[in-house]
Amino acid sequence: MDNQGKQSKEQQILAAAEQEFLTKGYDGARTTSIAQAAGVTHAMLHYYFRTKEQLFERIVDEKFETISDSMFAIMGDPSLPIVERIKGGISAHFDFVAENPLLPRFVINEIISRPERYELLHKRIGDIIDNISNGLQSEIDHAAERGEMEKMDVKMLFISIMSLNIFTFLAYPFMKPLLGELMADRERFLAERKAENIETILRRIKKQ
Amino acid sequence: MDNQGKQSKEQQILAAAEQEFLTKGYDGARTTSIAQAAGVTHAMLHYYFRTKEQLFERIVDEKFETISDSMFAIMGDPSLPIVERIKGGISAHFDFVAENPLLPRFVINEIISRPERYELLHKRIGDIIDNISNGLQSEIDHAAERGEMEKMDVKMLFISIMSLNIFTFLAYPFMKPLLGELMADRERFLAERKAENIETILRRIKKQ
DNA sequence: TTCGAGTTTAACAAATATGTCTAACAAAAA
DNA sequence: TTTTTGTTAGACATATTTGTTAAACTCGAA
Repeated sequence: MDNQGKQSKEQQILAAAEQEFLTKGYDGARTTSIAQAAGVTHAMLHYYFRTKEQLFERIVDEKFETISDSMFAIMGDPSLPIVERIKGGISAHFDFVAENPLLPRFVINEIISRPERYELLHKRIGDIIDNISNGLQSEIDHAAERGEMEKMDVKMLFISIMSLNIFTFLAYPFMKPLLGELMADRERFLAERKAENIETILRRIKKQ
Repeated sequence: MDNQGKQSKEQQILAAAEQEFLTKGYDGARTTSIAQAAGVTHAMLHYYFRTKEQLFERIVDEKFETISDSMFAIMGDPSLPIVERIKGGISAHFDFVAENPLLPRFVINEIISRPERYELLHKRIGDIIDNISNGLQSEIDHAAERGEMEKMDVKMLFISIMSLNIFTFLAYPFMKPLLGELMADRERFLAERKAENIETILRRIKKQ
């Protein structure tokens, strides 16, 4: 109970901090507000994490890990035929973003406002991109030679997939009141968007 | 010189405020920093705009006007055949966002963090969407009946266009170091993205 | 039981940000 | 010239926010 309670306090602060930073950003977040949401005095927050900055770093590290995973999801299952593989990759990535709808905005904001911090992230993401560029690109090239799909730059393909999947969640609060009765239900709208994104990309890579 | 100088001070503050708010957001912006960038004392900022909030409102109003214009641009030239019209709409919208690359992030952030303020915007954008849904949708339906293009929900089409065009600029700081030598030149990358987005949407609406 | 490490609280300190006030100043009107 | 209106700078006030400190408490181990 004590050790679990100790872990728990720290975890409570982390959970409250995650929520606050993801919704309000670094500048909008308040350490007192985080402490209050976590049910501890604000001195406790400083006791465990020293400064707001260090607490933020903890959240950032955790979230960048998640981002790496999401990019990996786009790669799809290498044992499937290429078109099925891409289809599965889009679907998995869409689901990933649906599970973490606040994440893209957070990452975009933090990278734009503090570009200097992220050499590490760039290195890690860069490795993933290189994997993709090497492995998947040659597979696409071979499939294209066999006439199974259109020849295509894999980086461009990935940007398009991320655009379609991520923007849906970035702009959802903006679009929601404009969609009309048909789309008022979030689940239904997301299902239709997912299908639409898959359709759009599959047509893009279809040999014609 | 005097009257023009007076106008100029207010304009200087507005220009500095626009830059500060667009890059740092409301919470990150500092009135003293805005005043300094404008070359005036911070008392002047309060003299002209009373509060940070009111100064911010001025910028928001102006930027929402721009957003409305950008959505209108997607509609394209009604005198063109439908496929050409859509192609032109994508291109015009892409150029619009390229001219205002910081705007999407600003709007998304403000809407997420202060949803209550934007009934007015929603009404205005809602009218634009209705125009589109009525006018363009029926034109698309007719073209589809004539076999000129695929039958398609115009709202879904617009979301896809906005996704592809806007995300490019939202994520550019993130992607830039990952693109490799080929894309290192911003102008070249944007030209290729624009062509790719047009190709993607045209294939989506092409009758097959 | 007493010792001590780790935990917790409340009070305090310092910095920063927004906003106000007064007095000086400039330019145009009376 | 005097008055009036609007502009500007500097000092001041207030509130908020982050961060510190010292003392008290908890609980297991010696």
